Amino acid sequence: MRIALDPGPRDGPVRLRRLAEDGTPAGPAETVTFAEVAALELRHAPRWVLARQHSYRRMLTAGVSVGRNHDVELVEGLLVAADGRAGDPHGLAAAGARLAGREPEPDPPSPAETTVGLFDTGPTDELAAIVAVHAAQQRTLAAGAAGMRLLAAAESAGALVAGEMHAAGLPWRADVHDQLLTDLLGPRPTHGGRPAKLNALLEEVNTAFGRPVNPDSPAELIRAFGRVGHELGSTRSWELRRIDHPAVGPLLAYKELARLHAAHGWSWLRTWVHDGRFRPEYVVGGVVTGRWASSGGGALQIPKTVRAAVRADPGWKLVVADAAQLEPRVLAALSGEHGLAPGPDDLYAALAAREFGGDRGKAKLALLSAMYGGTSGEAGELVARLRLRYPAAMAFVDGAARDGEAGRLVRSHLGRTCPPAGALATPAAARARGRFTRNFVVQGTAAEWALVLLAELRAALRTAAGPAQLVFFQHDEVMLHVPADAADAVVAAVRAAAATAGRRLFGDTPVHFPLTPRVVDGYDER
DNA sequence: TAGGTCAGCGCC
DNA sequence: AAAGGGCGCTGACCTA
Repeated sequence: MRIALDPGPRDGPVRLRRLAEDGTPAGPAETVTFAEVAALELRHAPRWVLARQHSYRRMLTAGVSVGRNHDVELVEGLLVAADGRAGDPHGLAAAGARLAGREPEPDPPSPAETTVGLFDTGPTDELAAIVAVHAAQQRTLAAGAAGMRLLAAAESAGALVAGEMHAAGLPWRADVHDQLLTDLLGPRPTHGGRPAKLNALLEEVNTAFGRPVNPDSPAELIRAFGRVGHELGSTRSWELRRIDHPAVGPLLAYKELARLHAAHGWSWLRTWVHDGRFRPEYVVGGVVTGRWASSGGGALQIPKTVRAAVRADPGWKLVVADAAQLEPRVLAALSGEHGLAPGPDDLYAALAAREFGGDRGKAKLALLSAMYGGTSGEAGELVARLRLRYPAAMAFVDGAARDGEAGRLVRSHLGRTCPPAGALATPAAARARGRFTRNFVVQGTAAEWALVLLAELRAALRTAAGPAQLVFFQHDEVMLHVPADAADAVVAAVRAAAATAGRRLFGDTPVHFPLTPRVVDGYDER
């Protein structure tokens, strides 16, 4: 059973309509309470057809969680892209307009970033639009490949996970974070000034140059180094490191700490951590490859230095699990080059032992360059050796690159489709698109694996009915916050979900997708 | 003052 | 040593 649901504006009516599996209405539109929605979930466990990610946020706020959904706007994005029109509007209004033969208008800003008042006056018959667009999507999905149906379901489930992770929040100890900042930067400056440690390093830089220099200004730094006989192309740290000058040491230390202070310092802490939780906004499918994006607080770029602040509540544990070398394993499965990923052990080390004289660094560089399109220096030579030894794997990514250079579309394993080519006026532009499509097929499929993993894991956790919560997801890594006595069961669930995800995508492939869960108190612990 | 782009760097 | 894919965020710098 499916039920289309419009949770409505805040304090407004909740409307729903029962649907057949193909999306045709199976009853009249009804106005209900959230309590009635919860009762329907309990009795029928239907697939709820919702307009967008934010609809579920409203339901969670009202205390309703559900098992399954179909996210109309996310699915529309997949279908529009599959048509070679990625980037076209795919909001509910635009989808409805296309269905009615009208020219779609640009999508409105996401509800999360819109003031409440603006949306309270929203569309008059949102529910009718949900029903109509969903029915059209079901027709398209039914006529297409099974992969897209799985992708639509997994992408939709992602919206549920994202909403629940936002609601749960990542456990974040402000006191630990503050202590860590104090240790590295000195005491918190009182009126927005520069921390003591940064002032001291700045002083050292100025002394080394014999004059005041603003280390935050690349142009000024390049001039300062020029005056002392070092011509720089940029002030990137790897370039600075090659220079022999007394300013370099304190400057590099300054840059590192200044970044910590600016991006994840006390200001970040005050803005993003409340009541012991960091609640980022996850944007499902926010990246063209299908990876998630995030907005607010930089959730997907939490530096290793502050991860100690992520700590389980007393009596609870963190279960942190990341997929080992996910992308090369995905390439092995995609291309049928199973010898590239013969077992669950360290793939780079195994490859190094077979091909690169035990040099793991070389093996890793070779594989990453193969997937990213790297050609320069040593990388080119290493990739050439891979091409001889693993022709099917290399032919797969080379084919994707050729398609991209020629302006064609490429698709992930389940069918996520890359954006159409813009003007490929120059050979350089064509090569750039080739590097993009070369990576798209691998990164996009890896994102699908992770999405299916999340969906499977979430389903397992709901069945177990414990209080364990998914609290973080970062491309190929998941974190759960669990009661200590449930940790072992959750570890088993994570392992099972990883195995299931591999089978759902690739059937009985011999390629392993090992996920190595660790039970810890702090995110910084190995 | 408000908005854009760029350089640089954090993450995968 | 340092170049190949995808992001978000910050301060500097420039323009309106």
